Amino acid sequence: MRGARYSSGVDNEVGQEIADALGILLRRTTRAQLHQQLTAGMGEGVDEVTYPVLSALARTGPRSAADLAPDVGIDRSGVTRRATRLEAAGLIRREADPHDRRAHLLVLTERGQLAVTELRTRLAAHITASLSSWPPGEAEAFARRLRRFTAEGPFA
Amino acid sequence: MRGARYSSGVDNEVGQEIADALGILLRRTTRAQLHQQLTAGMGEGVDEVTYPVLSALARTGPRSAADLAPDVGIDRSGVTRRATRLEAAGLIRREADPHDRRAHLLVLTERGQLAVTELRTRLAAHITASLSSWPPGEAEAFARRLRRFTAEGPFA
DNA sequence: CAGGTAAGCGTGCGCGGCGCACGCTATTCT
DNA sequence: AGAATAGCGTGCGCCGCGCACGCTTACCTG
Repeated sequence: MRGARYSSGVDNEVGQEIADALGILLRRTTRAQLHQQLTAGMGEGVDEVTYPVLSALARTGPRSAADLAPDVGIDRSGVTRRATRLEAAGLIRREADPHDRRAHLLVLTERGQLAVTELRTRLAAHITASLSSWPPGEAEAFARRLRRFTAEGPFA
Repeated sequence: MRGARYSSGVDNEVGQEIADALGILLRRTTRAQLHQQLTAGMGEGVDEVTYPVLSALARTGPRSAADLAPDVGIDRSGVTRRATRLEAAGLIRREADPHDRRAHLLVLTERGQLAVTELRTRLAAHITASLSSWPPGEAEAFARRLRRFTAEGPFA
């Protein structure tokens, strides 16, 4: 199980350390207080519940609710309900699929696009600010490792 | 706000990259499927809902439910209910505080201690395994950065 | 070309977790 | 000693979720 390609392998203590850190991070980032703080001032539609739908939509382009569901990680019906709220808030709109008249494509409105970019910017600024005290190049290296970790790591 | 100590500062694009990666990681690690897979075979008491209480208890030692609540991130009553389930499963027990006869201290039983170490080991092994293909030293460096990120990062 | 099957969507329903507030017991303060 | 406070468990209402159903539209086969 260890050292598949490199003779030195990876000490299991490292995995333990990463696991603990991820656990802490998971708890911290799910604090409702943080979410409310980050979404403060935006329209009433964007929410810690509805945002994942908005974000996934911004990432992958217009898609149906059923297609979006596995990416968000909840049931198809849940995506539909969140989409209904986002639509009421004017952040997305339902568009008829030209190729299939049953399908309703979810597409971001201009306000929706604005909201997601705004929130992404806020979060990035929040992170960048607290990384300003890191030695030069450290943050960039960390970002690269983190990207690789998410791409081909244990949670791929 | 940027470059407080180092003249080069940190490009905001780095923050953006980290933010996106964390978002993905957050979604992946909250998949119920993953939790069930990791807790498979253990007693019926350990659960993705009850585990944070168990874990916090293992980290900080015997504490009251009210003290535990802010660390878990939910209301005091929620901790009480989860503790009740864990007690029924024989993973923790309520002990009378010798100094205050109102207080019920939550303390891990032997089986509880065993369960949390087992789960920690499983998760660490899962992570270590998928890091075996990384170049030597990379995983260790990533673990160090991640630890620092959680300790003094934007979510401290 | 027609009828049956399947896909896609929204919604009703039951379940479960959460936060708030209340009651009860033990403690502390005046 | 009596009042005020802290600590705990629980009832209650709310909300999100997954499942299953009905309805519309597309596909497929004879």
